[in-house]
Amino acid sequence: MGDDNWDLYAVVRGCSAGFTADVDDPLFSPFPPSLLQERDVSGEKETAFGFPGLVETSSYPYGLHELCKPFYAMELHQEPPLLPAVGDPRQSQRQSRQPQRTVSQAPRSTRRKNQQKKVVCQVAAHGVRSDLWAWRKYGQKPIKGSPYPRSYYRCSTSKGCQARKQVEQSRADPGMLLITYTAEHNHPIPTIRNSLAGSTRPKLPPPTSADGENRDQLLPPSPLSSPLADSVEDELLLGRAPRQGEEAEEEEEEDALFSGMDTVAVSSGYLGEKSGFEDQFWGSPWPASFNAAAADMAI
DNA sequence: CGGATTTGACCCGCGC
DNA sequence: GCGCGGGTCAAATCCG
Repeated sequence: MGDDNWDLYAVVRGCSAGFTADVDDPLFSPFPPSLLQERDVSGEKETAFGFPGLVETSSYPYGLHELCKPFYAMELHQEPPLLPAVGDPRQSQRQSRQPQRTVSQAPRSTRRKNQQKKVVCQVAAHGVRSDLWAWRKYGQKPIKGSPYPRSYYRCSTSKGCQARKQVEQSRADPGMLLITYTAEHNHPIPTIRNSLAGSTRPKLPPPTSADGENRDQLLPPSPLSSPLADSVEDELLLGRAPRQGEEAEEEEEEDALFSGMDTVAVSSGYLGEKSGFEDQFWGSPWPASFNAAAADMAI
């Protein structure tokens, strides 16, 4: 088995706090277990399937195995990908959308919105790090009742991939991020090098007034020199979250802690303790520098 | 120039 | 049936 479950690992491992027994695969443990927290978004429970941090919000009465299925890498053998069903129901519809935005012809989803498989992770904002997938942001929306916007990302590793994830800051605990994975990747997890290829381009903060200043303070140059790192985090923790001072402290601290962490991270399975990773996670893939380093180690 | 992000508009699901 | 809110699209813009 092993490498067939790339996706699963990418997601499940990443989401499984305290699920450290199997951290032998550093590269596929996106989040430091210690930083993950459990939460059942749908049912107010604390843990699901003994899989802290991993929650399923859909009405899937199955076990963990079933829950994780959608994130198996295409399951490469027998199981035909449940793409159409699990993927975004509107995908096909959207694809059929003409410039005029013609409505109606697209086949409706066979699965209702609330029945889509979802895996929700709650992770510490400063502890998040990217998985190996390359995510591309395609939208952002303010969420009613929450001061923080929700960002939408889709997998850009493979063109036809329907995997998506939503990232938002927990309103209950701004220090936590709620990450929701939807649908599965229809391709094997990219190699580090590949993921690098699909990496998200870093975006420097717009030279706009106060924001610019804050960014400078909050986001000192990362040891990983992950451009991405600074952008996505900004976006969520800074731009929309009213906790700049706080963040600034954490950032600095982490930054200091992170000297040389790129290496430690990889070998420890944490892939770094630097805030930069959380940025990655917000929608970007690995920081280029990290990818390179990791690639060297992994290959 | 290619690819990523931003952002306003559009569309749909769902509750009332 | 209607309206709200969430999810996605796609043009514009940015950046290496």
